[in-house]
Amino acid sequence: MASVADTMRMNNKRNKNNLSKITYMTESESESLEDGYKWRKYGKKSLKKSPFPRSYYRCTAIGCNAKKRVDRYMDDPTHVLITYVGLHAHDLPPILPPPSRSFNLYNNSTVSPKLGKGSGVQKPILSDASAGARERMYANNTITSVNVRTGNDSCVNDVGPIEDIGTGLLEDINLSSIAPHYQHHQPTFYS
DNA sequence: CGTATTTGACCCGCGC
DNA sequence: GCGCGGGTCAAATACG
Repeated sequence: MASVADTMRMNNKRNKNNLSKITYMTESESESLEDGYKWRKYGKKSLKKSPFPRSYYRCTAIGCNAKKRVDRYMDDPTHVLITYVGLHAHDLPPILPPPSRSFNLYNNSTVSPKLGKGSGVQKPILSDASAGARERMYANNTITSVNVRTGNDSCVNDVGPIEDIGTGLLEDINLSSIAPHYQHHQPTFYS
């Protein structure tokens, strides 16, 4: 016994250490679910810090251990926060993603995320060597606005302080792996 | 009938 | 060492 559970737990640990987490924000829940992959809900949990429950989704592709969590902003329930955990072990299905209109990327690998409303479109801050490549990917996609939270500024944006949303949520977001649909062009990227 | 979603319980890690 | 919070599983239920 415990083989499955064990694996899960190991994965969990790895999440903390190795697996990348990326957090996005979208304006609608449905948008968050239609990102090009097929997700299956496997859990729901109400958090202490938020009046809204958090939903847990897992990629339905066989052998793929990509997961994502969907939270709702307490300050702004019209916005949802999507946290991708892990990477897809397969290519992107035919449906295409464009996550969309308002879409924020938080990079909080070391500091608290701050909302950078920015003046328009900002490019994501990438902390790894492939940054350039990644930027290009963004450029090639349909993202119309990307707000990047870097930890240094005390920018505030329309939705309020992200830190409030939940601990751990934005803790170690490494852009070393980007949302799945952005990387499928460069599968070798994430080693 | 098959698949997806819901819900409660269990387990683990972290903080006090 | 204990308690709390978060994350996942598994069975039941709902829907297509």
